[in-house]
Amino acid sequence: MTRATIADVAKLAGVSQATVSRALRGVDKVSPATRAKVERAADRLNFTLSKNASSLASGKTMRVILLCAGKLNEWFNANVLQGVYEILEPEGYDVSPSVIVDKKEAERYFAQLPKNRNADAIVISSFQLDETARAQLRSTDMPTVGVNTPAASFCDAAIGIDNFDGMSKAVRLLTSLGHTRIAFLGDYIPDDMVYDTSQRMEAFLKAANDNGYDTGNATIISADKHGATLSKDGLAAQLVAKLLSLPTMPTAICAETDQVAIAVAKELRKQRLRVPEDISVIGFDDTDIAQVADLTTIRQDPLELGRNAGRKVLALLRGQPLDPAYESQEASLILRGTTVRLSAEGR
Amino acid sequence: MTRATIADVAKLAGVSQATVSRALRGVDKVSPATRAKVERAADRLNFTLSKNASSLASGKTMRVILLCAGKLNEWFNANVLQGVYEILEPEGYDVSPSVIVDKKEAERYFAQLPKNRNADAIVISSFQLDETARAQLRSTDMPTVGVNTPAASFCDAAIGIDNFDGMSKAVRLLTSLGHTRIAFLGDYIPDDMVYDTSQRMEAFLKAANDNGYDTGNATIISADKHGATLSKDGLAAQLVAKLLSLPTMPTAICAETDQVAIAVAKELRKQRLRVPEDISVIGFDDTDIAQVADLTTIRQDPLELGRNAGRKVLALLRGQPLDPAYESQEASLILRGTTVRLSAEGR
DNA sequence: TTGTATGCGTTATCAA
DNA sequence: TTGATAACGCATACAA
Repeated sequence: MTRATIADVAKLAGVSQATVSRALRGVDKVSPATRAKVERAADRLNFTLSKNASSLASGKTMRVILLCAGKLNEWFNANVLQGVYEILEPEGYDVSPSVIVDKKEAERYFAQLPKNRNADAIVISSFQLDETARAQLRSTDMPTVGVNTPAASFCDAAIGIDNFDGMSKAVRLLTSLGHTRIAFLGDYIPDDMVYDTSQRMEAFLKAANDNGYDTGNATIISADKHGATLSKDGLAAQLVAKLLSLPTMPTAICAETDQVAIAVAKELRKQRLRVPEDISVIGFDDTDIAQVADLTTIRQDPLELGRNAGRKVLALLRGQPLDPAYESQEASLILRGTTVRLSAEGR
Repeated sequence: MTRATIADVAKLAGVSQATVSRALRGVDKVSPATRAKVERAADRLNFTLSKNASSLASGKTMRVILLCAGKLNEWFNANVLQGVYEILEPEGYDVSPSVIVDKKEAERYFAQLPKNRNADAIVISSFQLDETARAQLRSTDMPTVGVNTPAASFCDAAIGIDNFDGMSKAVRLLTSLGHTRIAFLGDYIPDDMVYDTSQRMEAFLKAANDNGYDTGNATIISADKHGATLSKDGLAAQLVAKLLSLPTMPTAICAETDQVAIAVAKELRKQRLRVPEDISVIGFDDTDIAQVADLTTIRQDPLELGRNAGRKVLALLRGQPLDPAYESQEASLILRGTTVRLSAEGR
């Protein structure tokens, strides 16, 4: 049984192909009677419009690309994907994920992007793009929306988490709890990754500065390059070593991610430091593991980020005004068991 | 600058469209010289073949659908997706995820599936399909591969985790550790979900039976229906209540998922039972949280499941023999801190 | 409101 | 090895 085409439906319904097309898409002026007739015919023939043929004829692909910096099984990406999907799927769009992990892949991808007109829009998640890539992206006529894309001015719209707000809340919490010596522990990201990795550190620095800390009592600790192949445990060991060899130990730390925070807390306890009595720890993200580890953390909501991106894509595609083209999601502090008021002895 | 078409390339290269098509796809007989010429022209015009037009003309969509029972941000689905993507993307296929959460959605989806010929193959993840859906699926000419699909005979190929093997290992571990009274704690899945939820329980029962347990010392505990709206914590409280009100308390439990295991362990500790000294706990899945919670668990590897599904799709699409059409992934036991040898006092 | 005719950018068949 | 040319299945001016 070969697939029915629009011509078969037209014949069966006794109308023209054009009318079938109009009726089935629910657009244009079609009388209710003929529409019903057409629908019945289509139903009997088990017919739906071919997306490919429609695309070719109309120029609309009904497909949007989600370009992720990193794999689809990572917490952030999976959530953004689900969010984008939730909004776009009901409107008839396919979302087609693409992953790019290192710079070579990115280069190849963007080099051939302008040629490809196989999607109506593209959302870019967590990418750091160089000038070349931006130009190539712009040379495409595709609407572009960025998710957690620093310096997102090359996008038609963008939405991200407010790292500055988040870090600011974390630092103020620690200050309120009486801490006066704090540190930031950075994650290790290999050089050829396409992530942007610097913003949370900068945000910490700014927040510390805004709250009266200086370089003497607000320290940045990051992993060495040769930590590249390290597991998170190895990374944590390295970070804790640096922490413990500081002239004066901080009484509280902010980690770049929950993963780092948890690994560090584990290592600290291994070194017989009590968390949070001896040292408070704050994570970032609020992934599943943060709850299990009872980790105080800063929440970002990538699912909602994705939904918002989806809405912006839709608005762009329809020429509707986008409320704000650029917006950032407020971070919220989730208080759990790894932070505590500085005890008298700790000062 | 409007997009270049194959005709432009042909003109620039001084050959026919047909030759351009052949040259660019790397098929058929094309002399190296003309191929080079064509490629240069395509490059200069920034041209790539339109996927849509190719699809329409060739009948191949170069697209495969991944149908998930549940959202894309769930651990299992996100990993399967990544796995499928890893295999299919390098071969030029798009993978287009679809999520179906409840039975109504499933019904709608499968009802219109036969009409749609918008993908070359479909992989079905964690679905339980009724006869109608199976028939509709079969009436499509699309190759179908199942992932964790019980009774997968309606698929052309299938790959899943071996729940029986996993539960068997768990039960034997507990037996080796001296436990003689064990229980299985079921997760709560609403009725209208499309998951299959019974297999792990059955697997536990069979494993218990195989190892000499009977209904007196191997107990099944599952949540009541009105637990539907419960959080995992609420579910755990309910399960633990049932556990503690048993005539004789088991000294070890297997949970259907890590999530349940962790919530239950937490509730048990809240009730001042020591885990594992008073009661051993084993999870299932080995997700991130299992490691953080130091949970002994049975690992399944959905990423590898996805890759394998991708390979089977490829084989099916190419008419190659599939090693085994149906296979199941061995489960492995991950020993962590929630299981321990039964102490003398515990017996 | 409906029908006719043309084009969308390829692939594939058949000749040359 | 290459070139005409007819599909592929639909959308959309334009006409009726």
